Amino acid sequence: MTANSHHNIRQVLRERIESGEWALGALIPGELALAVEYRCARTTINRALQTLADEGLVVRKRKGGTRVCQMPVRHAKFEIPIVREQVEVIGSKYRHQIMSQQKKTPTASVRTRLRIPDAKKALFMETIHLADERPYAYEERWVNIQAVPKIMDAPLDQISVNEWLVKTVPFSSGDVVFSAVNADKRVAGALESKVGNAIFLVDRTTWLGEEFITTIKLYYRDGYQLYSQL
Amino acid sequence: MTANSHHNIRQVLRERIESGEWALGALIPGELALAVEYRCARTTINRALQTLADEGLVVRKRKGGTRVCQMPVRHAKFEIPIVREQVEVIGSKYRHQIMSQQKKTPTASVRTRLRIPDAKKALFMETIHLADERPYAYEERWVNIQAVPKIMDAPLDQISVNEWLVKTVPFSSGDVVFSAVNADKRVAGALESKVGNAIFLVDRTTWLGEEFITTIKLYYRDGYQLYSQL
DNA sequence: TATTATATTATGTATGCACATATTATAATT
DNA sequence: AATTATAATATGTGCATACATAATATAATA
Repeated sequence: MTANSHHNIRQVLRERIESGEWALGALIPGELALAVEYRCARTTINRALQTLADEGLVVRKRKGGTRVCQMPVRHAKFEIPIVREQVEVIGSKYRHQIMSQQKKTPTASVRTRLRIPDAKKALFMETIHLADERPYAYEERWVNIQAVPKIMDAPLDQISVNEWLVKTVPFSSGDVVFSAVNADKRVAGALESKVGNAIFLVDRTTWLGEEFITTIKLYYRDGYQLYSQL
Repeated sequence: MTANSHHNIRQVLRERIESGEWALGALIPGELALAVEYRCARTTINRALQTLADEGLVVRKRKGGTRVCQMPVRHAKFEIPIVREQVEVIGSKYRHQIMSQQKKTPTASVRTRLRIPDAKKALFMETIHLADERPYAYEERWVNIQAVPKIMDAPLDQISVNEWLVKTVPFSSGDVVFSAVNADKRVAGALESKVGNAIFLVDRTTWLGEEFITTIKLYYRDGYQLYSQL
């Protein structure tokens, strides 16, 4: 790493912005000027500024120059969690248990949401994820067998569906919905919680191209918190 | 945009990965080989691959080469929401109402969490955010007056604290915790909900460098869902 | 055999240059 | 004055080159 790596320049520029030296929305010096100031090539400055633009710290326009973002957007990022890893991170022993597993015809609402033809059956599974033998999360899942026929042969007692899918059908797109729900009898029972308790629910659906892969509802145990840095 | 822009190359490479041409964890051709194949400079390939690495699609190691990520991590991103915008996006009319506003000494737990000296007071506020005159979110907030003295002069009846802070003290870092809680009497009252209902809670603290700026608890009305693409 | 030095290799980075492109400012035209 | 052409400018991009750096493979040594 040379003294003038674009990393260093980027960091210095970031600090000049964050310190308020350049106000919100203000125009900052052009690439050429900065290149002179830092005694480096314009390319290096360009690289640094482009990264800052990717991060949402500055906005760049041809001829218009580079200005500090008016309202820099901070993002909270979450990874698709593999429950096993979540459990192991908190230092607990992970185990999962399949409560039910059957091919059946999804309800109408699930079918339309997942664009599954009426006649087709899908795989429905209920799984309990345990941390130190205590319920950590309760999972309801539909899997599109047409899209992932191999799942019928997967050793789902050893590796959780979650993990098997992530490692087998990667690069899928999807959406996540977080919400809070009151535990009903079924969920409360599965989580050894009480009916009515506030449960953190993650509802996730993933696609491979246009094809539906899986949809899952994850009910976390009482007091679960999803943490993220900004 | 030339035919061989790193954007194009990146996209093509992405597709080769996502199509499964290169399996999970597999080594992909070196930069030089790809440069020959695509008839472009190694620099261009390098640029494309570095971006893919940033995205978490490949892992690169000097001498080791570039391999497809074993378990490509998809991220869910959330912006720090300005409640007004959340409300306006769903097509409702936004209004906020300050329920209380006072300087007072934070409780011990808040003080230690926020690293505020014992003697110092902070600004405590309760705000209701309304969508079409119905409660949308209930906000409890502590603001560090030492860090943001100007807040005492801000027109907080016109612009919400949230928005004023975001636009005045930008570039802060912070953390967010999402969880589900049962509404107590106070929260239920504020949201015109019922005691015990599951409430989606966002707990956010922001810092400017080492200095505490603000901490906020946002209780969203029943049925609120936080949505994100993967 | 085990350890250490050396060479090899793929990626990482900086630079100078040329040209592309979008946007703004200015001049020319109607 | 309004419209249209033209020039100026800041960023965007590609390329060839050179060297840096980390990790590995190979050879030399104890």
